[in-house]
Amino acid sequence: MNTETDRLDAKLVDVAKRAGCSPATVSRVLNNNPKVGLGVRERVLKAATDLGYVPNGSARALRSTRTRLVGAIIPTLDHAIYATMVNSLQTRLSERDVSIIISTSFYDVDMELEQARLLVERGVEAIALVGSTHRPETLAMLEQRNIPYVYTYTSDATAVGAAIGFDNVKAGRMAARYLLDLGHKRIAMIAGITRDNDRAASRRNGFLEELVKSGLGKTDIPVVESAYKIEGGRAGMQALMAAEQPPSAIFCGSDIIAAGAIKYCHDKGLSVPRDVSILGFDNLEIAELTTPDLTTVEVPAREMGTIAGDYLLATPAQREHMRQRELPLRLVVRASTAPIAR
Amino acid sequence: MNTETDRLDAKLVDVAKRAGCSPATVSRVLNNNPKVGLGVRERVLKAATDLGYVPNGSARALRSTRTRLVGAIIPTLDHAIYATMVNSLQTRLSERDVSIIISTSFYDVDMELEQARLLVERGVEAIALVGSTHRPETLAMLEQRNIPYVYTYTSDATAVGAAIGFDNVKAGRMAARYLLDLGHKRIAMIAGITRDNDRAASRRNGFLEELVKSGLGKTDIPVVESAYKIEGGRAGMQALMAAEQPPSAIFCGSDIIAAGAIKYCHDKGLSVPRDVSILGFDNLEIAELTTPDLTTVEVPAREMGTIAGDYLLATPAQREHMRQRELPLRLVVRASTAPIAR
DNA sequence: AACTTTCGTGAAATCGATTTCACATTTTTC
DNA sequence: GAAAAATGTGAAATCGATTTCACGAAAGTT
Repeated sequence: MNTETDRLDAKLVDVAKRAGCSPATVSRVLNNNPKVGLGVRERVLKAATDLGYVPNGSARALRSTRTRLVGAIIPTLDHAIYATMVNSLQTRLSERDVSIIISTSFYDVDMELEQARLLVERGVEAIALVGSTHRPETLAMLEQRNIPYVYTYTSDATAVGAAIGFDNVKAGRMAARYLLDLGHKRIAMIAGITRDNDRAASRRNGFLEELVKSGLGKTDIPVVESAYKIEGGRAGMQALMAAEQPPSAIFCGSDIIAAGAIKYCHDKGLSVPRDVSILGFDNLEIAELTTPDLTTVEVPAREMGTIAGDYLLATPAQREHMRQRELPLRLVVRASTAPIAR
Repeated sequence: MNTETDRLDAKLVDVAKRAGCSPATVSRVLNNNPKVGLGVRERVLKAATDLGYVPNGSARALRSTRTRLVGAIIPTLDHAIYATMVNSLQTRLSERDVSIIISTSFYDVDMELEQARLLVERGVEAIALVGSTHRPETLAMLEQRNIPYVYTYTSDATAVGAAIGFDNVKAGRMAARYLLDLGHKRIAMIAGITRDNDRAASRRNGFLEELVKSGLGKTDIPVVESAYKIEGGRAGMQALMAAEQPPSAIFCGSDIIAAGAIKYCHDKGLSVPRDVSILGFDNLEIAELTTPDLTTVEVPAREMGTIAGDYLLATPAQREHMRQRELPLRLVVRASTAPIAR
């Protein structure tokens, strides 16, 4: 009757019939089970392509409990630092025919929990998360179901989870150290929004810690927060420079923010780095687009994605050796920072 | 025996037992089937949360033939123009509890076909593609299985597919028109790599077409191609400016390329736009980071993602009215272009 | 008060694969 | 050349939900 929707989908039994064998054998061929006769194997393969057979992943997953699906929950794809990581993560996974479901939480741990639930329902075999701040329920759910997960952009692993990233406190300290070594005394920071964002918070904490250790009064260090947008950086800069004694060096929680800060300087006729040094974070491609080029701390986003992919693909036994990985951070000195002018 | 891996996963029958009803009823409750008594409904819900029950998506999908999964195949996530679109697409889909599997083809139609096959196997209910150049096998596979698909970044729909995007030829013409109107006569282009990329090719074609129509000799219009990287733009620019009579205006196939071109000018002491006008394409966030700010053609990436999401979520009947959508392009004039110096 | 409808529920079939187990054959071993 | 082991294949059970169908009870109709 339905001539249009004819031969819509051949199933495994149809392949079996056409090849003149049992479904079991077809299944074996499809799964590269070695103990199938050569002749049969070829007949099956031919029958399958003839029919344009595509296995039903749901059925397969149901019976075999292997979905070949992993999940990733990131704050947003609209920020290169995450998009780049996900890109290399996906690339690595696809080499092994594993697909990735991506969802975005917009830096909200409650939303993350919801997304995680959905991913579990979809049967993902492993999950990549960003940072180390999560709802206990989220982790409990994954642990109860034995779904391995990995934190990224941080090196703080939990008891059962893994972390592939870097030490954000150290990163903050590194930034502080560098500006101090340039002789700066009035140092400020435009951090990212620290609510629900342990990485932004840790960077700020490490930064402050190092400054305080060097004798600066904690209350003398202006810190403002800004969204990861150029406009946010500009606004943050404006707030900082409105002070009576404006800072001579500023650490920005991201290159995007730094770019906004530099833009503010242009507008106000401030010279970077003569009047004020600007230090970024991430080393995105845009760090070479500001004028002057941005000095920044490089985050190994690409590498992180690849290594996280390896972790997710690994067997439980292999994972044991991969539970924590601290990648090195590198300070990329360009032209937006300079020793303090006397 | 296994005390650790205890109570790993409650199934629907377990919920039924605990709630003292049949599996069928539990299923009904879970699917918001209205004809379930209030008392039972509550008991079921309670039993489900007590047990930490999470439905098995594979089983559900197998029986109901609804996976609530869609796929997207894009060239790369490592380019903001795609990441932004995917971000808004994902956001839209997640509002309806639909998950997205993302795969990247690196501008390669063969790889795309492979990825599409995998997506079909996973049971995606719809697919978003980029551009209108695809293997016939890819489309045939989707059509045979009645999987709706939508092209993005183009407005050329096929007979059965849909397209949500813009007219790339028109975009090229628009760019040409603008530079011509500024009085430029020696005009060049740094296009993206046009192999397997209909959008890059169409933009170039429209651009050339308009210039030729205005009397320029086609062979007098230098066109080079470059990857979507700053470095590529810089190299392309170098090639163009090495000519005896270097161009006075250059249309770049992307803001990234344009940024590289401007960088080259800085290095060589060329003034933009006095010595040479640079016109970009995309209007990424970086267009405001170049010095001078970049004049560019705005691509509505965010909107495209949202509308594509609507299309993928729509019912077959609704889709009929959404099969083609040409979004307007807008020229954003900033400071990198100027009338030709006499 | 008898007769339909509607409503809420459960039993059993089903979706499309994989996997276990059993059973011929064939090959190896002594 | 008989016994033991390996090999290739199929029948049937199974994964965990949804869906169809049937059925008793409650409500509505005349």
